[in-house]
Amino acid sequence: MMDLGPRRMTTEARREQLLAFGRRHFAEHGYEAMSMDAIADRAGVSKGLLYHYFGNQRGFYMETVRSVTDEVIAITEPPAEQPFDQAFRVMVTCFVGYVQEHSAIYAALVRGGLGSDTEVNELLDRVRTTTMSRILERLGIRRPSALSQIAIYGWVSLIENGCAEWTAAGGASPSRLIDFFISAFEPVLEVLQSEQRS
Amino acid sequence: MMDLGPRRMTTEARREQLLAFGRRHFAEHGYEAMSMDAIADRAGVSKGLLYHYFGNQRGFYMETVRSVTDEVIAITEPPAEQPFDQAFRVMVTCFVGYVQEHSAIYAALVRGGLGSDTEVNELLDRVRTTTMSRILERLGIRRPSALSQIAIYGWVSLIENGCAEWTAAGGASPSRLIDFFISAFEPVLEVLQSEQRS
DNA sequence: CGGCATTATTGACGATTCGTCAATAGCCAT
DNA sequence: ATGGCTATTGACGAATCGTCAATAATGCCG
Repeated sequence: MMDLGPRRMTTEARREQLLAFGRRHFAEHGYEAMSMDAIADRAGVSKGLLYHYFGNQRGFYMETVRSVTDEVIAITEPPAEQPFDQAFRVMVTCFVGYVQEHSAIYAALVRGGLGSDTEVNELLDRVRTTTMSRILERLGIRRPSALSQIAIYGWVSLIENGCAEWTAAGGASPSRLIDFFISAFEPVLEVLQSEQRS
Repeated sequence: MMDLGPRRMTTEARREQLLAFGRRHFAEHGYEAMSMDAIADRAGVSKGLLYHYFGNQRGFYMETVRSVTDEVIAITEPPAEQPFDQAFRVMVTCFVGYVQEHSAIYAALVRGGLGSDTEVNELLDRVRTTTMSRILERLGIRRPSALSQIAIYGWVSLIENGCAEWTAAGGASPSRLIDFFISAFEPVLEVLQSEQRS
């Protein structure tokens, strides 16, 4: 349906091809909307091949999601040399840029448009906790209080869902969006500082 | 397994009983972790009865989720007589209180611990958009800009996920949490005011 | 070039689960 | 009591999941 013949590929190449297909497919159709037979047909391979590479239906979905979250984590790495304010802005800007480019799959993922259970949420949470750690590290905070962690976590949720809503609404003028995200961090910073003193 | 005999109940009473069971069951086991046969067995009724009341497996799950989101919307209605600041605080406080009491089901829902696809997210979004409308109405803003809506939406996501993280971390000292949520609204308010002028 | 070993790929199969529906059984009115 | 209404049941057909022995494409080596 998609490929030409059942050409024999190397394991790695086939795997990458199937994951790329998975992103497109799940972004459009979601999880469990189609049977594995139908998915395999659309991908141009046999059902057995999908099971061979990913174990089961969920495995295919999970690996696809992981390929996205890993990419987000890699792209939002803040530059090491710059001072906090600049590095922070770069991080936010890169995140918004990524969502803008990959809005189909990522916005759907954040907004729960795709099937998201405990296991999927663990992958999304890895993005959030990684971002938290980077911020805390840059600020030199080694042992944040419970409230501090909740504050940062809440802010990360704000930019995630704000971005998702933004792309859904057309995705115009990212600069003002970024400015708002940064200003929204101010109350968080205040919590961090007051908690740090005590 | 749960009930005594297959006593014949009124339609409404049976429905309420099954929904109450659904909350407990899905909070603990999630969606699609068990077959309908197993769920019916645990509920102490036949599988056919579940299908009779809710149409299909997803129907049972969706109705259960809806019973929760409807309750959240009802409980977070801000008092009409008081000025904005006070009404706003009451609303936030009620929300935190609800999450604290029903943390098992609601935190799981927000954090994606339960299966959440497009349809489920529509129900969760109804909570968010209702909160947005209430805030805008109280502030007398009739036609908010796109950025204004995104800002409020992001803030609502912040308190939702912040609460979920808070209960997961033990759920102590809600007053400081509430104070943070209210202070986190300040940047949103600035956006609303500046957008309103233009 | 040709035959062989390796392994990527397939499709039919058994097991499980979804959702249906005719049959059953409890409750109320007369 | 008894008869009608309807809440409730469980066996059935259809569809899907995941497995596995068979197949075929590729590369290697003589």
